[in-house]
Amino acid sequence: MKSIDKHNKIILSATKVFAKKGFFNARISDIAKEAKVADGTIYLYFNNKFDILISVLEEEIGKIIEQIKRAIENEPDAKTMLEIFVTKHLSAMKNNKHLAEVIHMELRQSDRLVKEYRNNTFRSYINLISEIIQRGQEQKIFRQDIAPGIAKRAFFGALDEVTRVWTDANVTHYTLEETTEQILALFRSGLLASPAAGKN
Amino acid sequence: MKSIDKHNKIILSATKVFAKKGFFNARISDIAKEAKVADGTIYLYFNNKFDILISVLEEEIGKIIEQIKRAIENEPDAKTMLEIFVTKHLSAMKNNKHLAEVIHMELRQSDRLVKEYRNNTFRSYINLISEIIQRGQEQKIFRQDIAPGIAKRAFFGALDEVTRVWTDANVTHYTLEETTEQILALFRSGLLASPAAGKN
DNA sequence: GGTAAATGAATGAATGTCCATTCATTCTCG
DNA sequence: CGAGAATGAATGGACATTCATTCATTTACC
Repeated sequence: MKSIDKHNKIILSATKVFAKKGFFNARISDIAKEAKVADGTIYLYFNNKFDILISVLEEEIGKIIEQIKRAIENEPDAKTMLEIFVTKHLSAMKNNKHLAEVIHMELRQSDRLVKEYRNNTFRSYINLISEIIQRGQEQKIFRQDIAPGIAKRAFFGALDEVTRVWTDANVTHYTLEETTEQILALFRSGLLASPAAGKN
Repeated sequence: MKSIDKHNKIILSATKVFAKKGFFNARISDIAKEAKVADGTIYLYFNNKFDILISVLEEEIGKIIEQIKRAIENEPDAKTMLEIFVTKHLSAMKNNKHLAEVIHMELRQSDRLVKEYRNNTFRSYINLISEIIQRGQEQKIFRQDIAPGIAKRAFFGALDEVTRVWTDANVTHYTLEETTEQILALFRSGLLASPAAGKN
């Protein structure tokens, strides 16, 4: 029987290989070797190479998105929601560096199919951020003059780029906790020293 | 004589084709056709396909980096420096969408040669941001508890992601001015409404 | 000035390689 | 034993790169 195990093994191997070489430089035979199956076996589980990439994105990112959504949806306070979002996002990426790298690379493809993917599953993820911001504005704890539609991108972009260094081999200069703290500090209160107001 | 004109024409055509199809899907014949030269002519000006990509990155991004560096270096006030940086970066990307798209895609490649490029020219660009932040901290106008090494990435990531929508075909929801304002507002003072302090 | 030789930029068809995908065959296990 | 799973060698198409040839322009010489 075609096992779900083998399906997952191929997904994981593909994630690893895509992360290392990028989609176009990854050979099916690389993925097959990594998963310890024959080249042809791949095609018993996936239609083609591109289908593997989309499956990686859908299944692996999908899990993370669902997890964060659930953690957030019952939280009343927008400030806490934001904190949960940052914490979960950063730790998910830290715990799955191969996936993080695939996201960095492949989500920026100009390929039509990838763009379509981005317009669905992924869009709803980023929109989580603007929903949180709007909530905070309704609760009067976030500034009214910030446009959630711009801020959501700035926020996601910041998280994503901060994460990118973690995949850059070498040293990790900052810990997960430190990074989380810093991002939150920055987006809560900004860079300016405020002589009048107390600290956050 | 091999003309510098033709070199530039190929660079511009390649930028356009890379932006549309991505490096790996772009064919040399596409670039040649766009530049209205024969396939073989490309090889009189560049060593190989990859060399074209690196030249695009070096020459085109290089210009922008130099321009911003010069605009900033004689400015005494860190807050103004940051403003100049955002303004110049965003307008440069807005004015050269093909290039912006190539940056988004290709700078995230895992290819060794691209990484090497990123580690030189590009690194110094991002470090401009942390230098500005440090300056601001010395001048006591930026908070001391922000780590410039993290903030620089958050900042660049935000700018980069905000820019990405501009290349996503369709509608541009926000103007250049509006986006610039919002990013500055966000990074200066953050999301939190401050009951105590006056507005920025 | 005018003719002939030399130059080298430009061309694009031909080549060779690479690799996704297929499929005839073998294996596995109920 | 048989059906489905797995294999991996073979196929075919795509495309980067090469290179023999063309031809416009420049140089050399009378």
